[in-house]
Amino acid sequence: MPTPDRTSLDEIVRAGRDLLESDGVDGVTMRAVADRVGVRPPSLYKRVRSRDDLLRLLAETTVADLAGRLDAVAAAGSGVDAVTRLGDLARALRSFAHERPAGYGLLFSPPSAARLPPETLGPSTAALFGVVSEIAGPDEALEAARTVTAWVTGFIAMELSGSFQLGGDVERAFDFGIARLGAALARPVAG
Amino acid sequence: MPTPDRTSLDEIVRAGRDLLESDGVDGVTMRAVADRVGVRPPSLYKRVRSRDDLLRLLAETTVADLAGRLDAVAAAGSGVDAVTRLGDLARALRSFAHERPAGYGLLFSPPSAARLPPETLGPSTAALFGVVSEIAGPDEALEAARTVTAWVTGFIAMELSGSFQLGGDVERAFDFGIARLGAALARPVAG
DNA sequence: ACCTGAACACCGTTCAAGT
DNA sequence: ACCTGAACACCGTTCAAGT
Repeated sequence: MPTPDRTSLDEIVRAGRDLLESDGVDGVTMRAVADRVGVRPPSLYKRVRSRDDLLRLLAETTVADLAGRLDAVAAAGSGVDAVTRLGDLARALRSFAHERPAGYGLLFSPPSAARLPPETLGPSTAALFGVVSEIAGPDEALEAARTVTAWVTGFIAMELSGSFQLGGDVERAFDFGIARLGAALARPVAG
Repeated sequence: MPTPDRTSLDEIVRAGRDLLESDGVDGVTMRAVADRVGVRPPSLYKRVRSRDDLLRLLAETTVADLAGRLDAVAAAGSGVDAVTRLGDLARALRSFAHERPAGYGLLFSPPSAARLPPETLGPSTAALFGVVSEIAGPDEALEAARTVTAWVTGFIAMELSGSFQLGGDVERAFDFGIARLGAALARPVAG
């Protein structure tokens, strides 16, 4: 005799997402998720292969949210110059990290097991890559994009982990970095 | 009646360090460490307050190793120009990360619980800070150091997590980043 | 067909009892 | 004074038994 469904994958993912931000990755236990959706832990395995699988699902929904945000920023900025758009994108990424630090951490410093296949991150950084290509020119687009991505993710990681302990103005350091990188990556003007 | 000591803090830390690099942070369990030093898990608590405490000890010895390495590079480079020395330091940090990725990860993307007080990382980056000050000048030393540190740690994090999936030459991207950053941070030559 | 309790193999940690 | 077995409270996960 079939039993009516008492939960759904969507509900499980939503519960996981909430726990992720409120209690960190370690707080996303099968027990805690099961409690939230009103079911016993073993039942979760009907919709999810394992805890790692659930974390991967959380990473996927997070990357989709992030890509949407960055694409919107990129679209809004058509017309303004590329270095300004680069700054807008970097700031949008940083805002996202501030709003959802645990979700951001799942994408950019994942606890090894739940790591997404690296290409999954592609969409979220496509906009960034486009602007950087425009600034640096096609020959050095890849190197320039890697430089910017390394800088912005490194900056955010330091910020989130509290590594900026020498005082000073973190906003100013961010603006400084964007300005200098923008200038440094610009392709030499063709004579 | 006293029992002769069957292990020591040193031996425990050494076992922890070995497990860290062979099995990752998650492999550093109290059981695994106890097995290695030939003792039962509860005995470890005579020398170590908790697993987190042990991880902190591992982070401390790692940061000391790293600081020694960077200081040596800085000392060896006296005389050569600052941008070259900056490259040498960045490459030394990167080599260290390649040799001991798990130890490096413990310092620069720690599993929250074992995080060192941020200022503990100071010594290891003092050399870097010095060279950057020389390049950027005192007024922007802090912002410039943050830019370089963010870039190099971000680059290494991406590399270690396999995020460079678009092909291309990672070495070239690293050299590109160093060269452009070095140029971008240089203080305008006083007229 | 989904849900559950019971069970298993792991954790970190505490503590009374041994020497 | 150090070491140990037993125990506790947690994990993730499996599975036979319920409806």
